[in-house]
Amino acid sequence: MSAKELPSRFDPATLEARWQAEWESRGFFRAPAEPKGSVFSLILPPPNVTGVLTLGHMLGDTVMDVLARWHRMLGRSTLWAPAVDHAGLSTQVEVRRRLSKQGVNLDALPREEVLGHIQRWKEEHEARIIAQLKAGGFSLDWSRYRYTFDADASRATRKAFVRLYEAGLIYRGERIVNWDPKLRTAVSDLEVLHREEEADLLYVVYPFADGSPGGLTVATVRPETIFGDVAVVVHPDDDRHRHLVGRMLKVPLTDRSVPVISDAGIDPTFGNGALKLTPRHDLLDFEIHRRHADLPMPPTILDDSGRLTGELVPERYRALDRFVARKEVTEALKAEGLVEKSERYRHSVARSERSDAVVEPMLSKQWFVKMTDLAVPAVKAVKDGEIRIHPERWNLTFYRWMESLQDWCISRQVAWGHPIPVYYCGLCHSETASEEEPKLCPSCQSAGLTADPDVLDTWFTSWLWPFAALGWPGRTDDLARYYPTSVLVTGRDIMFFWVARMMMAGFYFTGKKPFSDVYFTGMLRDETGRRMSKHLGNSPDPLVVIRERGADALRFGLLFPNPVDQDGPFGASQLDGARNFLTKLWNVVRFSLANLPEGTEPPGAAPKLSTDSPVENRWILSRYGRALSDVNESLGAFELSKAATTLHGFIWHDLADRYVEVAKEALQGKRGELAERETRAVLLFVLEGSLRMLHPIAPHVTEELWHAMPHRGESLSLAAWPTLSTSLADPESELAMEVVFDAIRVLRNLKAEGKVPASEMPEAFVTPAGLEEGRLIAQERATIVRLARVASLGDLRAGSERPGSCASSVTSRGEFFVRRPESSEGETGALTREREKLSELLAKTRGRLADAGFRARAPPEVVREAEEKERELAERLKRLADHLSPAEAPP
RNA sequence: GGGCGCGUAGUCUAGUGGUUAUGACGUCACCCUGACACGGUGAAGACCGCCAGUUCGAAUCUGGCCGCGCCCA
Repeated sequence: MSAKELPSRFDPATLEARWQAEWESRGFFRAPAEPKGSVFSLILPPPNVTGVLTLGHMLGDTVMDVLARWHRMLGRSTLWAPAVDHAGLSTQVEVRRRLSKQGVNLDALPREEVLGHIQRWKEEHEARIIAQLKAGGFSLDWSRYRYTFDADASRATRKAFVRLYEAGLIYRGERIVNWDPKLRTAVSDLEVLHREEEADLLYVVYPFADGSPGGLTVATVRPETIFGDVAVVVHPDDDRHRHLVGRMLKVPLTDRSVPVISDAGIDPTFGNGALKLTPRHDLLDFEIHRRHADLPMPPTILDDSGRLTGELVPERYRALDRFVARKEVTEALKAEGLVEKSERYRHSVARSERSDAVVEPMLSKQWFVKMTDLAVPAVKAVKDGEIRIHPERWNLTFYRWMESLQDWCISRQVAWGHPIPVYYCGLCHSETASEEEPKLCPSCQSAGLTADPDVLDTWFTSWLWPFAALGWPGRTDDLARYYPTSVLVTGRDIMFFWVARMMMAGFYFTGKKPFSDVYFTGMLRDETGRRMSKHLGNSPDPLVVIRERGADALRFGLLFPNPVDQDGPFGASQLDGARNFLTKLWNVVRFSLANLPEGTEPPGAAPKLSTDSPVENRWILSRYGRALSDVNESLGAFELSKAATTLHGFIWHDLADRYVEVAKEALQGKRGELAERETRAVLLFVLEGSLRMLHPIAPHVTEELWHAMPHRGESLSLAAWPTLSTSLADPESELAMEVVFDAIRVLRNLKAEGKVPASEMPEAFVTPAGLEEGRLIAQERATIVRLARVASLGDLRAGSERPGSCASSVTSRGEFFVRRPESSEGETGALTREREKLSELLAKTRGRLADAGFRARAPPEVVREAEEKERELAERLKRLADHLSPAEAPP
């Protein structure tokens, strides 16, 4: 494509689709089976097929893609493996919701039919997710696409279970679990959210069983659980109640009596210090119960839907929902005069993340993973820096959680999930864990085996993913070559759910860490500052955003304002900013191409410049080198937002606003043939390098532009990352250009202040502040005159008569004058304001210098700087005074 | 209740001991200047949350307070 074919704006939709198709069909992102040199690998955290991708996912995916593309350009064999997650429980919840809208009750369907519905749901969402990932332009290796419910994943899951089972790290036990009565399954501690809620705290009197007057008052928010009581507990040090230990109390509304016992595990400040002990329906109660072997374990009083049940529950309350029962029990207690008082009480209520139902702690037989031992190598790896968490401060949270690990409840009573590979013999009652379903009982050779009815928590597959995705437990080439992976990028909300567990699984099953770096992205906030969430419905569909604004704009817009460790804003303003920036880049290339003759060679190494090459050439190379070095540093430190900011600033302000404007003269051949040739070479080199640097963030538009330019190679995505050369740095030219730009800015300012119409080109004059300024201004006079849009820039010797009818300014570079129309004469106020500012500064500086402590203790160079500043300010103020005095009249 | 973090122009943000406090969005003024009006130029706009302390010197370090957020119980 030649320059003439580039329109002034670009249409991301067609351009992006074209390059995505090209990249995929050429297989550019397929990781080599035989990597050469160093390797960079990462897995895509498998998105749940429960839903589709949100903008939050797109942020993480963008981060991963930037890293993957960067490392690929650095020449590393790069593997980025995609997958989707079957998300058993949450997907089943969604399918149940959809079916119930159609009047179908999922729980009434046979398992086969349930799985059919879930399968259809999965396929719809999977297709959408894949379309989203492809539309984002992410450089995933689709040849390695996986599903956490495919045959290999299933094999890995069973293998992991059996190994842990055989090592005694998985056990089946009766424990208090978080029971979701709505979904009728156990859920893990992490799937429970705590929220402050109001409740009635009832002070219930338990009368003495022997009929003597009085009793012991017990405070509870769950009065319906009194039927499960086996004791009332007081603190051994509690003088109020100690004498009651051993006495029997009557459980209200029943004929049963329970003893008063003492245990130090209760909080004596709660209520009046007496706790009803309901060991089957409360974790703390269960633990206290374990310390008192003489107490019986009563039968349950709640069924799996949270209704009262069992022989301990009086007939009239049976089959009542727990909340209905709570009301009725409360009423009955009041009627019997057993409620001493009732107070409103704020306390933390546990709700199931998936169903929002109040979680019922229940004693239940479930499968658990012993976590404590597994955690040891993971904690060590982070402590030793073998695994690095970014931002680092999350280490603390990680340690704290790892130190207080509970065993992980992994069995779920739902239809969808990997079945627990355990089989029970009906004859000898033995239990067998096996990767393959055994035909006969290994113990008694009978055929009466039944499989465990439960399935596994989805995370039990997910925690294997860094190696399961690469073929484990098979000894695959991918596993040998790309594992351990390099980095894991995810949200910190799943640090415990997933990240910590992956570390444990990695060390346990492979003996190696699963990744070297963990990077937590921030969350996105909408334009009103709220966090984006499905619940609020304030997260736009990424596909819509991409269709309207383009993937590049989305990617850049996500990164640009998102600091490493904070939640970032995202909305139309960010997207506009990104689009505007990319259009800017587009137009710089368009302009450059118009100035390159046909047949221009692609750039190679940084151009060698002749000694009298225009100073802006050395300047932009120096700025370019600095930008490259900054970007390298930022990307290496996972500071992607900083890299985006650097590129934005460099391309827009240095390259487009300054360099291109200054270089136009040379490009048009007005500064000689050599200058023209060198300037073209520099422009092309810097521009092409900038495209390379920006490519990981905005791959499509940079690829398009790169192909429009003289280039060598098939694709920018395969091009080498620019190399940094110290020879690019040129502080002298940077200083020189500062003087030039300062002069331009001051003259433009004077034009505007002096009400000179923009279209007019007034005369201007300068008295440089020193020899160096004088030399540079003289050397670059043509550039200054052109860009300041003045007719000429005359020299005025210091102290000579000043031109009349001028707006003027005194800066550290010199005194500047711009002729202005008679009508706009008079002090504009700018000079006065300047004088005030300078006086203030001067006073401050003098104050510092007058301080003996400052002179004595500050480093000498700081003192010298202050003295220098004082001199300069005083000099400027003196000159300013001249400009302000009515000395305008010619002598 | 415990822990972690954050308070910088109207908004978002850079800045870890000496800067005339960075940039973006928005605002105002002028401009369709030959790449770009998704643009250019200029301007206005910040007692760096509050109070102490350390220091010759604090947006930056320490402590307390206030406000906000997140995680855990």
